[in-house]
Amino acid sequence: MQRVTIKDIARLAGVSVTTVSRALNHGPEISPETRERILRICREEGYRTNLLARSLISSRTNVLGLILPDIANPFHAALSFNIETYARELGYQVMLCSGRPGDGQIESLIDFLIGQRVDGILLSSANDQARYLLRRYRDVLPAVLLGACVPEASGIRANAVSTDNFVGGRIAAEYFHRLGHRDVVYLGLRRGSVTHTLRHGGFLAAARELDMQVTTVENPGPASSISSGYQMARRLFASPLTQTALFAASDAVALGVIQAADEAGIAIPERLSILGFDDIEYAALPNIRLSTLSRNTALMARASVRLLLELVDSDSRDEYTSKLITPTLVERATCAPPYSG
Amino acid sequence: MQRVTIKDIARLAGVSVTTVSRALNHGPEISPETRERILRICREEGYRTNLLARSLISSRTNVLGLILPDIANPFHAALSFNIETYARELGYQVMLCSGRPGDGQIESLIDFLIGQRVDGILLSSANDQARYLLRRYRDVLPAVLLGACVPEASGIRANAVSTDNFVGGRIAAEYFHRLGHRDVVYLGLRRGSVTHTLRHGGFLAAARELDMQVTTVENPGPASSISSGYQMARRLFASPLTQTALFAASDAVALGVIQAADEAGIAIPERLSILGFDDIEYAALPNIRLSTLSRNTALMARASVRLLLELVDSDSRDEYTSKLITPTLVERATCAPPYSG
DNA sequence: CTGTTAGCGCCTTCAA
DNA sequence: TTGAAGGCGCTAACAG
Repeated sequence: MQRVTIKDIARLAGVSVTTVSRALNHGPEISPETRERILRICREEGYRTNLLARSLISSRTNVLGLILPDIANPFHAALSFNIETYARELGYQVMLCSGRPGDGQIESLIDFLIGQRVDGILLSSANDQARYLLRRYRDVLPAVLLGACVPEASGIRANAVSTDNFVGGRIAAEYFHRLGHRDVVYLGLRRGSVTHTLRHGGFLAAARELDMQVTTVENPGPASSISSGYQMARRLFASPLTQTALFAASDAVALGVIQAADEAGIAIPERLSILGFDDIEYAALPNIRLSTLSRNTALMARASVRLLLELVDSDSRDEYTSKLITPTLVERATCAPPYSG
Repeated sequence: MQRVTIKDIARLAGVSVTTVSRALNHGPEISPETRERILRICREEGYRTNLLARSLISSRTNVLGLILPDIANPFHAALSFNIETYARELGYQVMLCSGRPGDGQIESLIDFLIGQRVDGILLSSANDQARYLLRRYRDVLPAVLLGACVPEASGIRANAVSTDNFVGGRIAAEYFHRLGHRDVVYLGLRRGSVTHTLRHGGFLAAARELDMQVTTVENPGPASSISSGYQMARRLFASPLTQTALFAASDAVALGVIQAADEAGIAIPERLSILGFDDIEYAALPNIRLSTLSRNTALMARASVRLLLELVDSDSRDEYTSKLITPTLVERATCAPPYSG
């Protein structure tokens, strides 16, 4: 494959490599004519700066690493789209890696990204390992946690941008209570996930205060997907249902629940209210109209990229910033007062 | 930030950099003891090979570029997930870039990726520019077109893996005909898109052969999204509807159409049959049950990565491979014989 | 305004 | 089995 280097250009233009470099980069310390001539030759020869070599010197790649558990999840897809768009506006490119906690997948991805000398990392796949990961990589490169808020109580400090999952859980419980529900279920708790633990915790806390009874269905699998929601709901619906409302760990899970309810002949929202979390695009579809808690991916994307770049530039490891974004309730058609007949 | 180099390790271990390099890479030309000692020190010091420097020498990065128009589109999300997974199995990392044709966005992304010295490119954002792009980058780096099949008739040769959109269009028309529809619409044609042109072309060709009447609604926007589908359908439904079936350019568009139909009080499939294209996950939802043409993203991902890596390794630019994957009809609930009452 | 020199971190001959 | 020297492509002093 063609490999025109700065040296070739220099030879062709009858100048030194330094001059070519200057024509390509810094400003005025070069005569306009030679500059133009050199640039013309570059164009003709199809020269393209080897960014690897440049980064080797500058020790900056202008690349950000983004680690997500599952790009096929619409929430993550939207998030990554916004992150990439915003990063590019700021002159950064994003290297996207999918990986879930467990098996050291995350570690090896981080190691790879460090090897690639990315300027920083956005990490969305965090779970309980987070504390371990954070300590391990703390001095190696800037990182901001995405979505998974690290509880202050845990004594861990981290840079993070996240939905306030705990408050989100509270909001859900309060909403159910306001509608009149007293016996409810939280479906899709994944033990390893900080996000889920908080969401569940907030739900539980508010429910307790409001004297509601909560049944928790755990998700043994690694992902919150439609099919996992479907599986869990099927099992739940196998025995007689005493609860009147269900809070799903995510919209994807909620969609699976809807499917299972449909098959089991459980009317929504008459017999069972369903509330999701995320507000993915499909939640708004006319035949779905899923009530849910929305988090603003655009906002999260901007906040996290900005925070990360501040870290990259400042190089200070002594402050930690944690931005919490409160989710907002989106009322659509899947929640209603309990059926009393 | 910490920057342990091979030189530091060498000093610490009391050996030369060459020895460290050997301990890290090639096989047996080093005594097991020194090797172990060196590796231990590397671990202790948190050494991580600078992949940039290595690539500078090897002129191989083991990174593939992937250019997609819109990762928020579920089809692309699924595709990119599969591509990334498969590439990683083969020891490659994927650098994902979103960009649409127009404004030279694609060119600048390709230029960037060349600058990063990716080993090859998967390009899904192709349109009519394809022929221009292909010629321009032909000798610079291996590329395979994804999804957008370049018509043989055009005289362009390219490596490509794509859904057979023309046949897909035919299948749609034939299916409509079999159900009894004679007056149908194709909604969402984007002129600049090879994919859409072919899909539309196949639909039109078969319809003509079968004596069906086709109304084409063009999409003036840059993307096939739910909202664009909604917009187009709204306009279409504003005047009295004579057609009995509608083929949407993609599932996302179809979902928008469903929304508009819902609002306009048009019953599906009784009054209007709707057929999509892609078979995204959400098409299967119980409340959607969209009939559609499915393309296997896993299959496409594997085929395209494999093809690209063959090109990378062989370095031969004289053969072109074009793999066409026939879509399959998935009958769900949005298509039926025309209402005759 | 332009060229020379040195070196970023690593790998690869070639000697020892 | 190990080390020294050179260079991948580029940039950043420092001279001229």
